[in-house]
Amino acid sequence: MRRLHRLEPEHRLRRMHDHLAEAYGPQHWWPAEAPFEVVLGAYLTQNTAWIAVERSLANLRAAGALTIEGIRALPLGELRRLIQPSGFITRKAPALKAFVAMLDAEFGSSLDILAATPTAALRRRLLALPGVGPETADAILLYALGHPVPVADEYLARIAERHRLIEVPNGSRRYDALADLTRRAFAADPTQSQARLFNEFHALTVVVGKAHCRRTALCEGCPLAVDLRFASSF
DNA sequence: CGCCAGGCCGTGT
DNA sequence: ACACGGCATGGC
Repeated sequence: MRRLHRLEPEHRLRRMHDHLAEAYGPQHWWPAEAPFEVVLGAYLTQNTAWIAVERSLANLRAAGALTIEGIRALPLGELRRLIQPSGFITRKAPALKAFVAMLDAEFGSSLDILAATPTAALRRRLLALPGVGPETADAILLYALGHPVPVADEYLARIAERHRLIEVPNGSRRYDALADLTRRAFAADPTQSQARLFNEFHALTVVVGKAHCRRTALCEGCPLAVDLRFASSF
């Protein structure tokens, strides 16, 4: 007879992804957006509701500033005014200027050239920018530049904690522990499809997190509350 | 009204 | 190394 064995955390997380993908369907985050618009969204959505980001992006669109040239040409004060709806303007406006300044100075003002940089070096360069932490760097890498990197967030942390996938550390190791877990969950897939899986998985964690894993509520009716702990084989 | 949002950074211990 | 508060605004 086959002995039941515990599923590794990464296998449980993969099952959660498959379960969520079937239940919620494709999220098509940033499906047909121009890559630079994705970059703008990645900055503007930091600790900010997406509806507010859409208002800022609409302002930028009306000002013809959804492009590298547009952001470069905007006076800082004007940029601050346009992105006001999504908040943190004293941080986000200079941060966007700094991103364009980096493109101009080091990458021929080209996102394609930026994207051609090897993933590890590119991630380090993004992290060195003001206003870019691990999640924004990885969101840009994955959603704007097409690199196969996982994007972690607090929703994934809550899922991992409440479903006891791993012991989630605090502090600086927190993000990397969740990203590593996600990497292991999709390690068996071919590289080019990993990008698609990371893309979809991050969007799904946000959706399920918003619906069921709020800070002040437990997982009532959580779609992840199925028995994922044991299996006869894997 | 209070809580939260697709985080990051400076400061204090 | 980690905890904590500020950053700005708007939706629900």
